[in-house]
Amino acid sequence: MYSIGELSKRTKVKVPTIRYYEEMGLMAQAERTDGNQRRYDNAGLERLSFIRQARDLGFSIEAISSLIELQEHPDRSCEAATNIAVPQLADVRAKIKRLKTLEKELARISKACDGDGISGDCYVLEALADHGLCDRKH
Amino acid sequence: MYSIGELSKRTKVKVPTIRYYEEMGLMAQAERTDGNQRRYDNAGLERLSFIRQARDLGFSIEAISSLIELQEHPDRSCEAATNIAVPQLADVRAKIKRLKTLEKELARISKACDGDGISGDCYVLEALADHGLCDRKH
DNA sequence: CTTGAACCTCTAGTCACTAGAGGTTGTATA
DNA sequence: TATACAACCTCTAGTGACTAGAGGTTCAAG
Repeated sequence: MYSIGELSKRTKVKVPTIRYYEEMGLMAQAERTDGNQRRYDNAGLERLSFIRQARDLGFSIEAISSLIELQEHPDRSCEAATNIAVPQLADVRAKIKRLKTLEKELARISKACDGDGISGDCYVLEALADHGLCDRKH
Repeated sequence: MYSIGELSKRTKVKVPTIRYYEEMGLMAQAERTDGNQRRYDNAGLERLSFIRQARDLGFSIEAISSLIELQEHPDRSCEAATNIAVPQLADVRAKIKRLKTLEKELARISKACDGDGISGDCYVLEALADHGLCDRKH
């Protein structure tokens, strides 16, 4: 049996976050000692690891809740899990695309101003202030 | 002079968000009509556009506040603006890197489960549950 | 037995918004 | 001039995923 702190160390999920996940229903209510401290078995450790993995992959608490329900009902279609994972993949791809655009623009404005000037002539500030200027330079 | 709604339409920033930016100090307190409605001049429109651009580039409210202060003090070094933009660029690059890793992993688990099975044999769920399995397959 | 780390619940805060209640204003139209 | 309705106002509280801290209790090592 693990205390919440031990669970935290093993999964790298913070103690308050574990409590939060319990409140959100992702973790089952833990058994308690006579002193009201949570104690987790291996199933609890596995559940938290699952949650951690999914969070790291960007799944929302809600999506993880759905995945967990599927896990608890092995008779349900795997399609349901894929229906959660595939939009998540699309979301990640959209974010990458957007961030690449941002990167390009930030790189442009960062490079163009080498820090020599005064802010009155600052290209960073000008680029933010004048989107028309930005467009022309693309 | 623009009403807040007109400003919103021109900048695509929502009305409550404009009020929020005023509360956060990014927008100057607007002039008011006798009926207490905000009215903005072209300087207000330009300021909001600046804020919108910077937000779109991922700058935090705090960073934008600093950029605005630089803008209002043209005697200050352009270096200060670059010192805000360059870490932002680094942050975006780090995010891209992380998202690409996530994309790869999500693509792998999404593809491997074609939705034919039942969730008891679901690769999506297995991959989330067993990080060791994940490692072995890389 | 003592001590201090780790535990508990509860409240509220973070960030960047967003929603809605209840009331007022501005403007177009009849 | 009166009416109607969209747009405005402030205020409170909520969203999502945490995070922080107060005040108190428990656990385990020495």
